[in-house]
Amino acid sequence: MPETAGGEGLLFLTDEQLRKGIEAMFFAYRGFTADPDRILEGMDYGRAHHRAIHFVHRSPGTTVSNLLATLGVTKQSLNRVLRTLIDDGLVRSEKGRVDARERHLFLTEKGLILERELSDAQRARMRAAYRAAGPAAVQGFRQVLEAMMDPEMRKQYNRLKEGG
Amino acid sequence: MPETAGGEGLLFLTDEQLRKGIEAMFFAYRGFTADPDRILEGMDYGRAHHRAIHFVHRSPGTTVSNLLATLGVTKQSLNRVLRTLIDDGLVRSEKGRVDARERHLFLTEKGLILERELSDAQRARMRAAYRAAGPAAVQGFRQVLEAMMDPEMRKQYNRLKEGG
DNA sequence: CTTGGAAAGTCAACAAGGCTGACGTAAATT
DNA sequence: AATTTACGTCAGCCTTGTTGACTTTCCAAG
Repeated sequence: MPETAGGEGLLFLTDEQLRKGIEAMFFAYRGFTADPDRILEGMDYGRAHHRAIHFVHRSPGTTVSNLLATLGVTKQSLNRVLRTLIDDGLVRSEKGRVDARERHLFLTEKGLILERELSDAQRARMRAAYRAAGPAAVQGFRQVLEAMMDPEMRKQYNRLKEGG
Repeated sequence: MPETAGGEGLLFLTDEQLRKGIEAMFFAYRGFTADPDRILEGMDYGRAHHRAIHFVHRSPGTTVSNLLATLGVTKQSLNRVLRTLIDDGLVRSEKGRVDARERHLFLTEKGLILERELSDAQRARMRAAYRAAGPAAVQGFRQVLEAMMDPEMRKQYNRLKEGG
């Protein structure tokens, strides 16, 4: 019974099983980013712009600091991306009213349109995968991914998960 | 019953559920690559070297063409990485005996040592995640990832999955 | 009110790792 | 003999990450 996942045998923890999981992550992540990448190519934007747009949409009014923590890049790196999005009128940056040092970020109408296009594409693939695998598999999928995150990232993730 | 995954309701296919899955992929992939990245930094190598090493180890004697297809990059990009690995004595390139145009790739002793270090780190995280989530979750995890791949990548994945 | 520190923005320089295009060589195939 | 395939390489470009240094703005504590 080589594939009977588990029980006392813990067969799902063999190096071979782990290797399969590693390779699955590698190949799946390619699929995960493929559709947005395709849409973005040709525009002046890339994956980094997609991520910024996603999380600004996800948490409208978030600050640069928050976004920095979520994305895990340097402010110089984020700024370059944010700069073009603001200049192109996809993101609006608003000086904070309670703390004027902070900038609160929002998607403009134009930004919302691109966000929708990108996330429609990405969700379509997720939806197909979820549907093919079924609800029980989806639950397992999310459990394993969550366990795989660094604690800091898990906090970010859970904050987003509840917050919205 | 908002979280009762499935049945006729297909609640697991709501945009909200899909968004959670998307963000889980994003944050989990960071964890997935974090440990090898940490090991590699300081050496002259990066994530691209890790991938090359992984798949050469996985399919000893594979050709450059095969590796190209698996990794999905251009030969110029792969060559830069492979060049340094060969020069540094981590990878051995052997002219094909049946078709002398092909180069067959192998890890050297030195290459195997680094591979082991990298994959130990990555497997440790996977193992912890698998253990935390349990065998049923792991099965679902793999099902969803597999469904998320492009068909071409799924072929690559399955070839590797069986082959070894 | 002054001062220290936080939030943000910016300039400059650099590196990794993708990409295209062009070209060369050896070997297999037709 | 001609063509195609597999590989290697040169040159140049782009995105997206990094450090380091510096400025402006502003809140809050002394």
